[in-house]
Amino acid sequence: MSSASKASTAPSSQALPRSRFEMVEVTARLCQRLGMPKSTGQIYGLLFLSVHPLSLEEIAEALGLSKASASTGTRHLIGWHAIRQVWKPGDRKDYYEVQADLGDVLRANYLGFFKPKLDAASRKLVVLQELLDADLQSGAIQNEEHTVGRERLQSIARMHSRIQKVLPFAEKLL
Amino acid sequence: MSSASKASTAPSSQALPRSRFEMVEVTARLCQRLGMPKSTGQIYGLLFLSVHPLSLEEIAEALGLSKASASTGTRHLIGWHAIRQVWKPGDRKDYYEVQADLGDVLRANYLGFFKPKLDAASRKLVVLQELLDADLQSGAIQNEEHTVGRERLQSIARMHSRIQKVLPFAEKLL
DNA sequence: CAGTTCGTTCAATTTGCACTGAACAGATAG
DNA sequence: CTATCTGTTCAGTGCAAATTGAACGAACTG
Repeated sequence: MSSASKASTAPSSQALPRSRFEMVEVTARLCQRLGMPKSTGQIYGLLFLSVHPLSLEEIAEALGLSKASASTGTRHLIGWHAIRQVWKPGDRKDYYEVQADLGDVLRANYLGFFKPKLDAASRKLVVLQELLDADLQSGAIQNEEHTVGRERLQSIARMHSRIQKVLPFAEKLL
Repeated sequence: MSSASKASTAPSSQALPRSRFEMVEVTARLCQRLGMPKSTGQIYGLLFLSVHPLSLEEIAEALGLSKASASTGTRHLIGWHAIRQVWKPGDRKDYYEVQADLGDVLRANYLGFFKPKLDAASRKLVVLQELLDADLQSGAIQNEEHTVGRERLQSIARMHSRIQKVLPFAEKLL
């Protein structure tokens, strides 16, 4: 336990330096814009400018979050390979620090998240083509609708394959 | 008014073909994952497999939405250059159709949305560096924190410039 | 000039999701 | 074994964003 213990819901008992505070805000907004919880972004920003790994409770207190939020947030970030857990010998707490190499983060997310989505999209595209054919067979759509639909789905497919051609390049360069 | 008029909140008085219905679901989920309103995605999916441009009311009725939602949704999509308005001579209604070339859509959004964000991020990075220096001056942070912070911010800057090098390439290829 | 037919805007409601406090489970120490 | 310290899970709460109905304004029509 620390000596000072007055703040309850306040951001922290000891305010963050402005650079740290601003960083937390930036990453929070970024996360929010990406459709992710704001608190998760705050955690990343806090850890990003932290010299030492921080424990769950330190994170929660510094940001004025509950332990629960800190726990879910850190696990999200770990899932995206943005931070990682570290342990100190003789200490049962979990500590967290940012993954230093941003290139690794992007690569890992490409391989573990984006790439699978692309493949799934590819399969879905095939399914849609089949549904379109089936609708033609059953008379649910006319010939013209079938033709136009097929054409548009193929334009997605072309774009899709072009993206798959480009991404591995980008992956290497980052 | 059409002849049949039983459905009130039902998706539509006449069910969509399966291919169309599935397409609407796919784009709806995609939009939602990107943090955009689901209804906007539905509209895009509907228009994507539509042979003719559709009016606001047709969209609203086919998807079981209010005219209000259809109106805001279409204007969002227009803002992203995903669809466009067309008019039929002697008809006061607005009609909407998908922008055929997906490459154009991506390029337009890169130039009008993503690129400016990247530039803003670049400026923000400079501000953060300055704040970090100021915190060192004022004694808010130690020398070590300043060094580590500077290093990490620079790693973002490097990644940032690499991305800016790669993106124009990708832009051409799509 | 009324009377329609459009699209948009706005207040009010609903929906969905982040966040929380409390209960829980696992591990360690005494 | 009991007691304590850790992180996680879960039902409940609150808030922000989406959606809607109704009012509005603009553009035609007769």
